[in-house]
Amino acid sequence: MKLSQRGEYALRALLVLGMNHGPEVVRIRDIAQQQNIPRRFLEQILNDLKSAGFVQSRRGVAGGYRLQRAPDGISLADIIRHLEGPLAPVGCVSVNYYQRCSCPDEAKCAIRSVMQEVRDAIVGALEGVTVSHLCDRVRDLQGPMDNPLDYII
Amino acid sequence: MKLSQRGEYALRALLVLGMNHGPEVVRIRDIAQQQNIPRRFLEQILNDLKSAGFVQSRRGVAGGYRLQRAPDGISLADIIRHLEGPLAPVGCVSVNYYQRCSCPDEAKCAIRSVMQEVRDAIVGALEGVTVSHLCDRVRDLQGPMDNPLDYII
DNA sequence: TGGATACTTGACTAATTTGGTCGGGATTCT
DNA sequence: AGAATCCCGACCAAATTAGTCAAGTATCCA
Repeated sequence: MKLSQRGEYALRALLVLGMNHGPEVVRIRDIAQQQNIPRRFLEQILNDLKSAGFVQSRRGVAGGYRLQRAPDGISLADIIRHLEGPLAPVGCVSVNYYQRCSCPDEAKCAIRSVMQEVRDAIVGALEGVTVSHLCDRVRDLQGPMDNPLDYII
Repeated sequence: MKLSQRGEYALRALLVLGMNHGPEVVRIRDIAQQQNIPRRFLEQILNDLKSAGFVQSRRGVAGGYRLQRAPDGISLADIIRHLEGPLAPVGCVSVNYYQRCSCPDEAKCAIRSVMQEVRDAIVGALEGVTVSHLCDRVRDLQGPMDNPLDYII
């Protein structure tokens, strides 16, 4: 699993939305500025996250984005799978994006068996971690603050 | 960490060399045929592994490749780091290929702290696994055999 | 009703990476 | 000498990555 720039931006944006979760909506521009993400690029990314069902949007003057589900209902594993594809290092050990490899017998492939373990380790570190947990970490890592938009993410 | 085709081929080739470790040398062509790897591409890869010190070669009629160190002296983590770069999913948590990211404060970055754990999980699954261990697995996964070149890797 | 503001959609692009191929040279064994 | 084998660098097409951009649509407010 390798996180692209796009993927990193997406996580950061979702975390901002998590920190500001509520009925109200956050503008792209604010996220972009706060997180130092190219605005046009972020538009594209949020759009993608929207069609994937992670966020919802409102258009017009008071428009912006918010999380579609509650922060504890969105797992990092799901986000990353959607953005980057398989968590597994090789296709032949991926559960969600399985792809046969060119080795003669998968069941007896030693490399595969190691990669299986790598996959399990990655999934283990990621599954169960939700946006809500991320928000907790943000608050843990920093002292108490006043303005939620001031959190360094 | 994502394993490219090139990286997978390299591991397979090293495993063949591990299974046939000894004073003698194995021809590229044999490895390529047995593992179904494009020969010319494999030449390139083995050359790379050679300059990285993983294998050594002999030219001429009875030429070929062998492991430079003993199979238990070559760890998968090292191989993969050389072939694919960082094991970590993002540069800012990589020990060997550290690269600062664009977030305002690394020390307080919640995403980074999760990625740190992912990195540790990956490294944990990979460090300590050597070519020799891979060979053991091959023998475990298959019954006893006669010709060492017949092992399915 | 008409701006102004903000999201939407889809096309476009430049640079890099990936997965190879190819020709010819250098070595070594017989 | 000749055949087999590795060695080296150039080359190439396709995919991916990281964006940019223009024009459109929805919404709010005066």
